[in-house]
Amino acid sequence: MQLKRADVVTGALALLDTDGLDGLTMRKLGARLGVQAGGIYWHFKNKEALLGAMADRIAGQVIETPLAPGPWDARLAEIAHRLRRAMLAHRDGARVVAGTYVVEPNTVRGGEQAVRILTDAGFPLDRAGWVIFAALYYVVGHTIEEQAQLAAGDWEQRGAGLPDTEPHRALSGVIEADPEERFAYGLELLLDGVRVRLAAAQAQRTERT
Amino acid sequence: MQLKRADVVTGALALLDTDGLDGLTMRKLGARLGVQAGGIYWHFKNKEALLGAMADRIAGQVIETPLAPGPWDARLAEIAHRLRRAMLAHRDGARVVAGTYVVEPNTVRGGEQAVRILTDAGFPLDRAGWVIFAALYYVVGHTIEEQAQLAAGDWEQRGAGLPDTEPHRALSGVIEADPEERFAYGLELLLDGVRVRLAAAQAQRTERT
DNA sequence: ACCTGAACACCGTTCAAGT
DNA sequence: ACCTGAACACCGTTCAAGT
Repeated sequence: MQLKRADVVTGALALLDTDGLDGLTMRKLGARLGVQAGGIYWHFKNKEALLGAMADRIAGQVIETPLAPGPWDARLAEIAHRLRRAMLAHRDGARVVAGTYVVEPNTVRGGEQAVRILTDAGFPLDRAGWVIFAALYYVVGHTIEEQAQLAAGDWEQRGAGLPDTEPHRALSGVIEADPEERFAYGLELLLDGVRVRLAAAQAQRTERT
Repeated sequence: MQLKRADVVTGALALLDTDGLDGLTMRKLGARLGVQAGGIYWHFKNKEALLGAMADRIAGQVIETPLAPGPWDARLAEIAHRLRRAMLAHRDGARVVAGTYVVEPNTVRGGEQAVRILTDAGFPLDRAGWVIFAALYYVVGHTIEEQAQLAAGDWEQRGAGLPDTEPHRALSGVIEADPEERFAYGLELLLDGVRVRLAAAQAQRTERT
């Protein structure tokens, strides 16, 4: 049975789970797939293209099952939570997604769906994309750090001997918080911003009537 | 004249500017500094530690000059803008900062200052760290993409032949927008969220009186 | 069409030995 | 204390040649 593009992606994601992004090499992937490293280059132009396909497979989970109907903010939050979960499902998943410019089909579709949710709610089209990108940066950034599991001791043993002030404890306490709760909190911060602007846009529309 | 730790960082940042993060190798850095690649390891445990020092030098620019007095939101926005500018000042600067767990002295100090601005404004200490981290993810994520300069054509030539819908144009239009304006917009989204929570916290305080 | 074998041009890191 | 020289154990990618 010959190797297909999809098989390479599947094997690469399995290797990612066992060896992490830094351990994901073309040679090891070849060994797992039963081909030489060079053979992979028949299916993918280079490693970057493979990583792009991996990212799209991960992000594709977001639009796999249809979104439950409901208010726009709940639907957007659901997309964000799905993306986080999809990235958490693979070791270094967030780094893989972050490292690729998401022009793969699934990712584009997910972004379009998010834009539609905003515009359907009355949000101006020319700003919807900005909001979605801002949210994407937050979701990916948060999840990268979650997966980095920055060793709990790092903030304490930061050497420099800086005073153990209240602000410092507030910062170091962040990593001890429940990641899910913290994720939802930051997301709400962004959604609040959208709500403020949505209310302003609607007030303006009412004014004109 | 012998090499000092700071000289290595300076040379590494210069090499970063000319060759980018992927071109930053210990051998090339050694050549630029006039030493063998192995010699650098006397000053830094490994490449990661060097990148951490580079990140701290970049981020350190944020707290170099004191912040002008003013309302909390203007001060926080100023910090965010400074961090963006500091990262933009070096090729791949945002990727360098993103790739390191920021426990270096300058970065910690910057974070503490940001927390203090929030708590001075009446924001609860136990959530201030969450806000700062959320903002950090946004700032770094935005700037990484800015520096990636994702080739303007990417969204158009995305092959799959997806329909050229309105949502799709909203997404692809993002990269044509003025990055500075877009950056400020997303930041305001987050600050709106903080304002909403600040107002709620103050209302609760007034209630009790 | 799909892959092998082998090479090319690199990497980060270590470490005895030098000064 | 600070660095050299040389090696170790890898990389991604290319490409003639095989089937």
